[in-house]
Amino acid sequence: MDSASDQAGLDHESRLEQGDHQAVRLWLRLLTCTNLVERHLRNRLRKEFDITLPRFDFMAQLAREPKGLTMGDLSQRMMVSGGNVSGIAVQLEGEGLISREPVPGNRRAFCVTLTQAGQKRFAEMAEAHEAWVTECLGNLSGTETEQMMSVLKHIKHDVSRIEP
Amino acid sequence: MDSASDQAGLDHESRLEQGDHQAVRLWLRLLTCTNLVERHLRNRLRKEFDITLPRFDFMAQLAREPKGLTMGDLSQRMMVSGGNVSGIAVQLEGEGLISREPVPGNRRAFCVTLTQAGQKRFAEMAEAHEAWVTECLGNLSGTETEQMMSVLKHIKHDVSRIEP
DNA sequence: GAAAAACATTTTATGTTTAAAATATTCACA
DNA sequence: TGTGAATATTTTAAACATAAAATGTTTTTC
Repeated sequence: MDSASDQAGLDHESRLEQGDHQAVRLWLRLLTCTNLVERHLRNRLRKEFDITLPRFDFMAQLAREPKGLTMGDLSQRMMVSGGNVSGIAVQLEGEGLISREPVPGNRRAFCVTLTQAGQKRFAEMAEAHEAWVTECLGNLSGTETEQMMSVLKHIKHDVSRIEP
Repeated sequence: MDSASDQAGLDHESRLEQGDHQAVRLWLRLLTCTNLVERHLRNRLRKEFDITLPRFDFMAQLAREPKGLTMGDLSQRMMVSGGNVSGIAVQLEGEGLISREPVPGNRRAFCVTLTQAGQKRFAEMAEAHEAWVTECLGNLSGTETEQMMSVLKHIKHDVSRIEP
């Protein structure tokens, strides 16, 4: 390799690529950071409650919507495929944590809700989960939190505009 | 407990909970946003180059380290399990994009490098990938980018301190 | 009112991911 | 040395993920 021509090449394009590289650097850091937190939460959920993150998410969606959600709603909110929530629902139903009941005017859909046992179990987990998240993200200053919220909103908006 | 200290207790907790909820809200937004970008990149890589994100990452790590990496290095840098990189390596080796050669002084480890074909293929993909990332994150102002970088660094530091 | 389109969900096939166990190699050290 | 701890990797089993096909239900349309 010729290090002199490498150097020249870099100098030539560096200004144009600066912005691009900046974006890639930001993306890698964003991904690393999110994975770090996600892994931490996943491990603790497994260790303390013997539950996976997807199943926790499933229950969290239901906890927010006491009137219940359809499978399609859950799929959309969890941003995963329908077949996916279907499998998780079978498991959670088997454990008595959720119930699926027919919707009066629509025999295609199910209304999924937390059972009483599910509510109790989720409440315990949610409290711990919130504490763990706070451990990870709670040391930021008010300004930092606001900045993050704002920039993330901006990114979300930009990405939504792209998607084909 | 008398009612005065109850009141004090509640006030104290409500402040705490405010921060907690704030942290959870930030976490959910961070997760959603990262998933959104990740899904976008994953889809485009599959559509344009018929490759998965983990395989792209695998090659990206090698591209950065022309002298090669061991399986363990790759596992660590990609932040995935060893079994995972093992499976990917078998596939990429089968396609002639990487090569695994024994390390002279250590018969346990492999030295994994991109083949010439792998380098060529990766260069094409990396250019497109950088453009896609820039589509997603390149519209931020300089200030926004710096803020994100700074806060993410802070988060990473906090989380690293927790991990058991 | 019947055919066609759209909808809600499940099933199927395939692949990814992880943790943990298994295998093999090297190092530390008494 | 030789035994045990540490290292590097692969294999295995279970959970998760997706796309696409299949099933059954509702709505549209002519």
